[in-house]
Amino acid sequence: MENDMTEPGSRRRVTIREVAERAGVSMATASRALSGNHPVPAATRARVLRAARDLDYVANAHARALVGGGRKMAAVVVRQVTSPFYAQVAEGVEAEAADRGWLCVVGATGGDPQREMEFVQLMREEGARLVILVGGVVEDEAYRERVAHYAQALDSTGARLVLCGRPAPDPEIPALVVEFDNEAGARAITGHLLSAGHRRIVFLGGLPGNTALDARVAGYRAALAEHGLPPEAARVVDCGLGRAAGLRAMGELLKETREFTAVVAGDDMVAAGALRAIADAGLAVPADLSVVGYNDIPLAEDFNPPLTTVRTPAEELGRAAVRIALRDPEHAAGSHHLLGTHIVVRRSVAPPPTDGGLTPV
Amino acid sequence: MENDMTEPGSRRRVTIREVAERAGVSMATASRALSGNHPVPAATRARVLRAARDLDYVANAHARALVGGGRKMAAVVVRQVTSPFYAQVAEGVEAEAADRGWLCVVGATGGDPQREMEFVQLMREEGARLVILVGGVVEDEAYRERVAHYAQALDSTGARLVLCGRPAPDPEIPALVVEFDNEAGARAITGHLLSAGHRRIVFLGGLPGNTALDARVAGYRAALAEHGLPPEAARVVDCGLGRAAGLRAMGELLKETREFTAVVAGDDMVAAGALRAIADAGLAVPADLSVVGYNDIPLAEDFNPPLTTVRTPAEELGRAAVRIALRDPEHAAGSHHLLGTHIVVRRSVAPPPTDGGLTPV
DNA sequence: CCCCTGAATGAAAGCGCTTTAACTTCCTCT
DNA sequence: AGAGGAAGTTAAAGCGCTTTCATTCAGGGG
Repeated sequence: MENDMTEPGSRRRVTIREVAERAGVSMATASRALSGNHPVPAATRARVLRAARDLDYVANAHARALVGGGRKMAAVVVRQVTSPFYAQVAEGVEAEAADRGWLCVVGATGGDPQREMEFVQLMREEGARLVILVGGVVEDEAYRERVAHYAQALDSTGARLVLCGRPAPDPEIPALVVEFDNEAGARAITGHLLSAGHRRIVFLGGLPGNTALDARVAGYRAALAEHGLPPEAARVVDCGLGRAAGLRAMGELLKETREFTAVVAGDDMVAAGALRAIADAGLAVPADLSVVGYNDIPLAEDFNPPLTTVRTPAEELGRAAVRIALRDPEHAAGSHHLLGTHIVVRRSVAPPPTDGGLTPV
Repeated sequence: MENDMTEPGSRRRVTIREVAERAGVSMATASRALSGNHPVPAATRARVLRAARDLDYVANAHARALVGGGRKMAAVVVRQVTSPFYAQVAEGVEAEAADRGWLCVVGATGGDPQREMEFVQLMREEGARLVILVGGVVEDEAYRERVAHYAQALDSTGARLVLCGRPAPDPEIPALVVEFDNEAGARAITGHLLSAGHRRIVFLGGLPGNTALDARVAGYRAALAEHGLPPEAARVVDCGLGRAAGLRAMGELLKETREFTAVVAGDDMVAAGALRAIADAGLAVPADLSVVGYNDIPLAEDFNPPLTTVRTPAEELGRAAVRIALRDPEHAAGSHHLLGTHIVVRRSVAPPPTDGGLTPV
């Protein structure tokens, strides 16, 4: 089971003892010169460094962490790294961690809570000091229990827990949450559509229980209300996220009714699916139908047409997560940070066809 | 400098000694029961496991690695994780590593050799047993030296080096290379265009010195030759990779000449840029111009029109890299593996407009 | 001239774990 | 019945490093 590797790791490594001997000092002095934890006269240090270089000495991070009581390591956990949005968040975390000399490991769960738990456990063993869980979830009982467990478990090993784009089930829990202001973003982009003259707007991609999406739906409804529309004017299709979902739901919706002139998608990927479904139905965007997305993934401007969407600076989210976690240790428990977003106008929105004479406000 | 973290890691962790005491056995027995490295009677094991659970024991991975002489850890190094192709490769590595119970860390270099070196060094300290460098490069002297250095350095710490999509400068070097057969792929997709009747095909996105791109250019030329066209029929624009490069180069090319009916792009991102430049010039794809890409990134089917391209199973590349490295330790040095690709036909290719009467073969 | 202070250094303890070598038992075989 | 194992268990060694504590040596003030 283990023998699929003919131990190449068995080569003996140079230890600090050998460096010390070659430099003619004790291990203690060598250690101090190498790690810089304690001042050492320049001449001595030079001698040690020289010896280390000559011998190609490589410090053993494990020994260091063992005696030093841990190490600077952060972990990001996402559903999948191939999702453009998650990849950007992970990159932000990695970058911010690297800036501080921290090591960063990323874990992909594929959306499986089981793997998520295993990974958290692994990070406990590895001595991670920061675990960042990224991505929206539906907040059910199982989720609450899971997070409560993580928080307790990580706290007991002295690690900090950050929830990115997902809720803390209980303000008492020692976790930090950092996320975008989904409601404000959805309100703004829906307002953009309303300002262009649209009145019958559907929200495609709800996912009841998913706090991020629920917040976007709330923002969408709020915008409608702000423009004096009755609550019945809202129409939300709970098809969930992903290109496939958008493609199917949009296809079905178009078969059922044409009583709408614009759609706000739950995110850019469902917008991608919707765009295709609309094209397949022989309709044009934005001439016949306007559509907007959410997240502004890198390829959104290559959609057909280029997508008007809400820019959520994903990399900044990742950076903020580690920055805040490391800076505000006091506020970590129950602290909640909201990041702002803004609209990126491209070419997927036009005034509605029926009142084409209207000038956009 | 270090004080931006009020040591939450200082909480004392339960050690195996306490577990042993509670279970009424020695540390040795507890260790064996916990790690499974040595058979232990079921009753004893149960007692130990019970004690461990009661105490919420978390093994210290560092101590384990220290005494156990290393640990199962792989590292992938890419330019950036936000590139869809690299993300997929990384995901493949992560998945294959996870399947074997290995930990996987990913590093992003941003294309900076300096950071690449630092990361390799870090991995040596961390005791990684497998380092996978991903992504094409221009093979200059600096590159050769760098790789030779990595190979030697990693070998000295007993780690294996895998080059994914980039060349080993010297067959003697202890590195394994795993990559796609770029020449065959480019030959096939160019052949597809030729079969559709195209004769004046430009290659957009060459990058002299970059071995992957050079191979694609070679495949493109080979396909032309196979179809009886003279060498002068080849036209390659060395604009490099990326959407921006494709956008600019295509724009300029169109201003200069229209003496071509199809373009094969260096990769899908170049194709994305080209598509936009063509649309901006008021031309239609594929009616006026056919274009094909390379890699089949997840969003290629959402381009306008959906892109005909070469599918390079990126995740499989990542998986293969770790599988081969771990399976064929003998052949590791100087071993070279080529992975196959295939064409994905979508809607960006049609017969050339001038000989529209031709039926595609 | 001696004692005190501080800088430079070293010996040794020990981080938490695995593993070797030794030691009991308790059978089984002759 | 006694030798020879096998099986279960443990004490102790040590992985490579940092750090505490002790020691040495210079220099400066009383």
